[in-house]
Amino acid sequence: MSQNQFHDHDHQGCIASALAAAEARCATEGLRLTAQRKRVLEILLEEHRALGAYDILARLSAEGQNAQPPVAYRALDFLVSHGFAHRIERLNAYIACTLPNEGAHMPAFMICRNCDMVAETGGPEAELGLVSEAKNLGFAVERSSVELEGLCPACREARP
Amino acid sequence: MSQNQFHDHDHQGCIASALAAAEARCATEGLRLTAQRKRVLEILLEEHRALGAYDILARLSAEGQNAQPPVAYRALDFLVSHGFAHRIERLNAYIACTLPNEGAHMPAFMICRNCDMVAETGGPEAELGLVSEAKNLGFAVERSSVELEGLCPACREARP
DNA sequence: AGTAGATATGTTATAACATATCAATACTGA
DNA sequence: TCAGTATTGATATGTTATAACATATCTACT
Repeated sequence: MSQNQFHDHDHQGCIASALAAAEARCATEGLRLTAQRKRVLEILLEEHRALGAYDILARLSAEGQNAQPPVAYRALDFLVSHGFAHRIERLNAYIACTLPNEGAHMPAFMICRNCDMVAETGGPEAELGLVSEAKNLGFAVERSSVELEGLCPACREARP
Repeated sequence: MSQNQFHDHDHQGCIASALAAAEARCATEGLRLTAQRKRVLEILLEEHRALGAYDILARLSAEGQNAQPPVAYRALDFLVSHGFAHRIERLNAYIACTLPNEGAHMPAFMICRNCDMVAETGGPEAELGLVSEAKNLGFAVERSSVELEGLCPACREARP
């Protein structure tokens, strides 16, 4: 996976390869993908929707773990800070990165307001334009959040 | 005002003209810029930083009004939905629009992580690229949120 | 193996942000 | 003026996030 998440794809393979990529990168970079962190990443990978921290807590609790909020937030902090997941600001929620091999990048998200699906793009030239514009104003960009809200292809067809 | 908020400018005039623009547009469009809404807009205009809803409530309370959360959120909803203010998703906070004459637009924000200043740009060609890219994927963009976090010119100089 | 230091987890409490609901009042147009 | 709509007042509650502190686990070094 890596192209258009709006279309059908091999989701099991998508999960497996993302997990493998995370494990590989943690190994080479000396990061600790502990059981909790891995489990939270797996939960995120199960969907191409963003999950709230309390959604994740609910799943952990359903699995018998008496998980309190910091458990989810710590795992999410780890995943986000190392680029394995992203925070969707508009939804106060989190989603697995679909481009984990690229390390740090400037993602852009398309969020369907009807079905809550979230698709990630590499966020290419367009954002470079933004960054260079900021640079001209003397502003040093460190992180970016680009989120587009609208209707995904499937929902557009469903309600024309 | 309308260009570079990182630089000094006539802030009183900036407030006055933004207020006048809002009143004018409400008049022509039949919107009701009530006392509460106007007061909240004034509070937002006093700074080029984003204020949380509870910051606004605190100011209203300091003025003797027994303001409860819905008071702020209702006024903010009005201001945001008509383009007089924007929500900064990254901060869960709100800021007056500096380009109120343009009606609906696709703003981009630069947020200084050190001093919390927020500067708005028209969000130009760069974003058109993103939108057309989304369109190619069959995604219909309705709203956008583009936020860049980093260091503003003043803070860059202060800590080199 | 034994221990110190760093990293991660468990747990409780609370801060910060946001909305639902319903009653009361004010504005607008026929 | 009256009916209908929009706004405000007020209370309660829902949702997201972090502070604070104790404990456990891992890692590297002796």
